[in-house]
Amino acid sequence: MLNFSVSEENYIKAIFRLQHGDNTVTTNELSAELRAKPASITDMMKKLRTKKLVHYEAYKGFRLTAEGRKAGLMIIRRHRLWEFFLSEKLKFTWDEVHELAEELEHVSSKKLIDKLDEFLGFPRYDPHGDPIPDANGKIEASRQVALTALPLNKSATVCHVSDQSSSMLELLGHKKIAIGTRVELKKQFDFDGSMDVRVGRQQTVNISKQLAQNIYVKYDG
Amino acid sequence: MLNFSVSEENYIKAIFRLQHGDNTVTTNELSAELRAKPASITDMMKKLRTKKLVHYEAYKGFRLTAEGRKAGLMIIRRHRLWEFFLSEKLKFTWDEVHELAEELEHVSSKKLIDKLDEFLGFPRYDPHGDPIPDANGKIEASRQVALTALPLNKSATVCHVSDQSSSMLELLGHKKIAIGTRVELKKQFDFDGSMDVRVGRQQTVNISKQLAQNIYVKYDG
DNA sequence: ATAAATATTTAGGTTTACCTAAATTAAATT
DNA sequence: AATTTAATTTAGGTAAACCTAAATATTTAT
Ligand SMILES: [Mn+2]
Ligand SMILES: [Mn+2]
Ligand SMILES: [Mn+2]
Ligand SMILES: [Mn+2]
Repeated sequence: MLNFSVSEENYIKAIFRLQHGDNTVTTNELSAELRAKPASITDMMKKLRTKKLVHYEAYKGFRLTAEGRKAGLMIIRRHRLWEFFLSEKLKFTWDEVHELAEELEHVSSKKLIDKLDEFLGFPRYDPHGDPIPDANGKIEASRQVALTALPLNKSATVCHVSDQSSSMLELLGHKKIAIGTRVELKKQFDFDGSMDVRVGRQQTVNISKQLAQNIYVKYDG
Repeated sequence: MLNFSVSEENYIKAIFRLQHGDNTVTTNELSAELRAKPASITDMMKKLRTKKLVHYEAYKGFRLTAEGRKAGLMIIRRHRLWEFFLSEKLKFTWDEVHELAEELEHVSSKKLIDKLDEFLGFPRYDPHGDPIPDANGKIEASRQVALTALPLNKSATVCHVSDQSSSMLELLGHKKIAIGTRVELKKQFDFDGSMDVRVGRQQTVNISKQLAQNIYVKYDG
């Protein structure tokens, strides 16, 4: 249960992220995320399955088991605590910390991380605003929601798109929406689920239900 | 010149330590140090030779090249800065820090380590009393003397222990000896090389030759 | 100087985590 | 429903870093 290789940890963390709760993740999605070939993903999924860290059946995608999720939360805890340390104590800028934390997160002593947590004053958010799981793996419900679930007139920032096909990206580009874009839901139409959204400081654009379901945002502030 | 694997780094650091200046190191010595079989050492020496990090000819032992030595100093710098951090900031005891630093030392960003150095206030010695190389790899020449070479009744201060196994540190702890402890050699026994040593202001304790060889002191005053 | 003991290297595995190319299954188009 | 396209898996390889067992070189003892 306890000791994973660096690769296994990177896979677990990536699956955790791509699951967004508990959607099933596909071979190609994980392949893109980790820049490894699909064949390598299949290899690793078989290994993680025998270790009971993922549910996996050929051709049907995968999802972390309860144990896999627990492991994922601990890796994320380490990652975010190191990011906080690098930013707060060593004065790295927010865009430099991720890459370094990507390595530090694999030093897996529980005692080290709990003492680091204490030293840092039990911070609740990393420098990117993501919540840090506590020593038991408890994590604040993410403020990340699909655009379809955003309340009216509440400002939020696009933080993720779950479909990365070129047709999706073309459409997003056409509507001038990218990661980091400020958005605000102005009106929602019952008939087809489409919505009018204010993009940045510009005029509103209409967005289909299908598109909105694939855009994830974080509340501002 | 720039990027080494975790294994390569552990080999380089171990050779550096065993060289003690620039003695040549043997396959068996390194094998014992790294707990790897002699055949594995030979494999790695061939690899490090092609990378021009060691001078090596079959059956004749090996020694770091100038470049290998430079790499070694940087790894030792990282190791000792992390040890200082763990001890000073996270309040680990001095016998716990080595093992953790053994992992942290392989996160090899130069910028990270230089910022860590600054954050720590440019410490000159690690928790075991070993000098920390500066950002250019310059390291204080240590002119300490082993406890076995200390004259009778001359007060000195423990500044270094060359074996940092937990069994060694446990024994030192039991005898109430630590870095900074004042000691004075009271008697030396020819039969087994053991010695009676006054520790601090307390009564004398008996120390085996094997232990005394690993304790280094600096004369007081 | 020979023989025995010891140290080191070579030869030929194993495991992990990747890869490419080909085969198979599933999804989308016609 | 048949065909084409896309996704995924299988088969077979590679490189790093280990290993064991056997061969060879060096050192020590007789
Ligand atoms: Mn990582
Ligand atoms: Mn982050
Ligand atoms: Mn190490
Ligand atoms: Mn040390």
